[in-house]
Amino acid sequence: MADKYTPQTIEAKWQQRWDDDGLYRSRVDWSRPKHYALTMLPYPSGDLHIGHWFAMTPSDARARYMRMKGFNVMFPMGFDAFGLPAENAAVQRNIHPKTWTYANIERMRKQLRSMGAMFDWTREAISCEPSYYKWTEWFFKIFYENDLAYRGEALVNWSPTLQTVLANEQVIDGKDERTGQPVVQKLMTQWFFRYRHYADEMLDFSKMDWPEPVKIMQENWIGRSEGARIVFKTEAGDPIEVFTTRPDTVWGATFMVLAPEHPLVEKITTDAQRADIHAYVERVARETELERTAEDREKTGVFTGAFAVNPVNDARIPIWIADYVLVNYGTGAIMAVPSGDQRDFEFARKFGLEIIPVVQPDDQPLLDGATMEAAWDGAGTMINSGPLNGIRANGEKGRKNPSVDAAIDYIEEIMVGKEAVNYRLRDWLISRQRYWGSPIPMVHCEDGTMETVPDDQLPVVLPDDVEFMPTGRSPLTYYAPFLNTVDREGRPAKRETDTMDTFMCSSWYHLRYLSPKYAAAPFDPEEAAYWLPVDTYTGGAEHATMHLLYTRWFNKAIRDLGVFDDARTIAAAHGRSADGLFDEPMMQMRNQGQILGEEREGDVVVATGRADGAKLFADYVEVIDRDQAEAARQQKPDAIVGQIMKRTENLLQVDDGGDTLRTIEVVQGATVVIPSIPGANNVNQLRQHLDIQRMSKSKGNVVNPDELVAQYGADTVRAYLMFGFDWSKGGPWNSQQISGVVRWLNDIWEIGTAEPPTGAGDPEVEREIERRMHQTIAKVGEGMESFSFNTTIAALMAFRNDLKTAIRDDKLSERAWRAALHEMLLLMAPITPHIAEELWEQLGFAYSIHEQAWPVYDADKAKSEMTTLVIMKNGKPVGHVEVPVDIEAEAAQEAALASDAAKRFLNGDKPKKVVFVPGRNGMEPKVNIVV
RNA sequence: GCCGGAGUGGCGAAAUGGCAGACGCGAUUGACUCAAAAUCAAUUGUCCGCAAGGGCGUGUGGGUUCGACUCCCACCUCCGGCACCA
Repeated sequence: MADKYTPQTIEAKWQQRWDDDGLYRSRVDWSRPKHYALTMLPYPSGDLHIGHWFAMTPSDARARYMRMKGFNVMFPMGFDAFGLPAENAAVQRNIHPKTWTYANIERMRKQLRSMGAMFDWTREAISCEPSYYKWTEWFFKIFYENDLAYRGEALVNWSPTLQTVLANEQVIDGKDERTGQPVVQKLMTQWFFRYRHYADEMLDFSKMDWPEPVKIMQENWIGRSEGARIVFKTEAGDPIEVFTTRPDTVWGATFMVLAPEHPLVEKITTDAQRADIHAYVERVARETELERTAEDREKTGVFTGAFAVNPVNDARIPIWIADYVLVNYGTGAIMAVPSGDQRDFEFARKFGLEIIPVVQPDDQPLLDGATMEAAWDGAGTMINSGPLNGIRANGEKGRKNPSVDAAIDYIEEIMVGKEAVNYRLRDWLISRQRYWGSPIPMVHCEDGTMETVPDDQLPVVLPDDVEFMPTGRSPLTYYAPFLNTVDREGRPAKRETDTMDTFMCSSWYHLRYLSPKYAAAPFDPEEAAYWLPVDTYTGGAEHATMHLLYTRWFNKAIRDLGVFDDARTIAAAHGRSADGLFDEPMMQMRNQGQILGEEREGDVVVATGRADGAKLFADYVEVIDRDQAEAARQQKPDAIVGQIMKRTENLLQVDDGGDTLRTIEVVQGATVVIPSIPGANNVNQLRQHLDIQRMSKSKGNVVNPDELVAQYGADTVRAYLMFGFDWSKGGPWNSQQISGVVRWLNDIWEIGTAEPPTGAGDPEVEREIERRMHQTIAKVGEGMESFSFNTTIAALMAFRNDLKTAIRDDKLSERAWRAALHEMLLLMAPITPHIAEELWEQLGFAYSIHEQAWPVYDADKAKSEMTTLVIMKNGKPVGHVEVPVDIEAEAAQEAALASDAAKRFLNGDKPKKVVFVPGRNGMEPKVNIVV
């Protein structure tokens, strides 16, 4: 009898062996095709969780598959190590962010190794290492020197109490989550990158194999719109520029709206309106952008008292401010056309402003501004619009619309505006008023000018010996040894204290992986010439617009600054066309879903004590069986009996079957009885109900992969994650269903370690196994190509079933048995690398299975001679007949009409129509009889 | 609110417009066992029926088609993102 399958032993053994042999060391080899597989790098938050496994192990399986397909594969890993949580740890637990981060990295490295993934650890990159952020700073510098970085103003979440800028996640309902004090929006001078500079190029996805939804979301995020900029003037002569996609409706502009933060507001406001305007501006400062732009909200706004002149008809129109106009979109001001824009319409109705219809819809009574019920933005004919009257408005965007076309020509002719393109996309705000990020290599001189830090002084290093104040304010702003420096002339100067957005670090980490120790440049051009671009990038769809757009922008910016020039030359020297090679960072992109926490029932308790109103002060709480609840209710009518839906310390929210939850406070020294937990019990052991939701430590629903690996082994955990979910979707964790995968691998182990069969074999069964083998090769290959890991494993399990039956019935010769195992282990190798390697060795095949070629699919061997012809009545299956696989239409229709099933419902009548569907791609042929 | 996605047995899920539910979990019955676990065999969408067979079934309502989980329109619910969480 063979040994039992003990993954813990064999996995440790092979991981060590692969490591010793450098099996996954990826090296430039121009004689072989390359494949750069990349999975989003983790933030070192503490422990690896099951979500990391779900993201990484299928990506690893895919990378291993590509390797067996003959590619030279690079699959690196690293850490996105700057960020807010490290600073929170510093403030809350008095641990230095660096200490906290590196301790986490150390722990996570070990956990990552237990996956048995083919990570090439010699390429590990960590974004908070000075050798890494030196180049993050260097990139900032070249952006600055080439006018891609500039200083501008942007709103921040300002806590007047803490005198600190807060992250969006630290602000809840307009208040600081820690102190509960109000937070206001405040303008601050900060650093930006010219994100819009590449807006048009980023709209071109023609070279990329990316998910359609991601492309659509990026398109919408960039939000390109064509129209015109038109300059209105106040009565005092101050110009107010607006952007509009509908310059044809300018005759219908009956008022203007400025963003409350618009610089002109203070100047034009009349004394009579000043108090109202100030109050409104202050109120808007407390609103989030999401609130401001929500279209279902009641419109608010205040009249400034000032008037503007409509440049096309000299109409005197009032200027208002309102929160639905954003200072950072367009020009921060709009011409309001209430007859054509629903938001303007609602605003006009609420404040009694004039409405002039300018587009008359077809076949409808003439619109009247006084009685219109909604704005009309569809097609029609121009009215009330001077020279545009009678022109068609066809509802299309830009110049394709005759009325827009004519309007642009007209306003350009009379010189009040110009054709223009606007983007929803805003420039990239990279400033963070924080400590734990890459410093910005700029110096503020005494005379108010700025200069860059010279290259030979990079990186500007984050000081270690700083103290953190409980306010969360960045120590860089008050730590003198960092703050005080000199400029290039040696005069006293101050360092820039903002640090960079961590998206900056993650925009180029795939380049640092190429050569993490390279000192002369951000990456070794030889490595870049060979490995770039990334061939397959995998990660969560939650990064669709932000990270993925930033990294595309970054790539284009550094390409234009010549950063890839050396790599381009080297690629060309190796006969590789460099045309467009560096235009996009990642050619193929695929998303995985999220693993959510498992649903769990809470304990059912019987609680007795002193009732006080609706609340119960319990001195006795006992956990009982779920099905005993009814009996307990009858036995103890004074008690609260029900499931614990929520527990916060000693406060329980219990569902007793009534409409609302009951609150129970378990008093100090109360008796708590939990039969399933031996010994004395306390209130903290009571389990609350858990919904299906994202895993987080505070919810207590985190699944720890370490425990699963210790119990089942890495191969089983890998295979379960790939088998149990649709990878692109994810879903709630289920701890029960893993047993199917456990059984699968136990079966494989038993088959692989059994004594070879001694029988002569049954040629028919052996042929059938060969057929199934090749069908499996096809399915596994297709699954790997399309990231459908669950169907891949389903096919392997189905083959296991066939193989098991054949072996049980003693129908296989030793030769057929070995051939089947040989191919099957190769197909399993990417998914379950350890058990495949172990059995491969035990069967006497040459080390390493991971260096073998992928099995070749043979269509002839996969083919069967006979197949089932499905007979349908009006599209519903009613019977079958056996026919040759390559049956032609005529023969199939004849066979179908002659079948018992057809005779039964036809009753000798003639069918209305007969449709033959030939069998394709392993599907049965069908004949549909229409009656 | 806006943008994107999803909704299929008791559960995880599968299905280039062509037999809905492959592959698993669970459950039920039987075998082995003193017994349990493990394992093995069989059944398992649902309703009617002893059966043969038939009706109904992919969130809801409509449509296109010989044929719709799949395509189109409207709606409902849930999930992701919304620019300082990463």
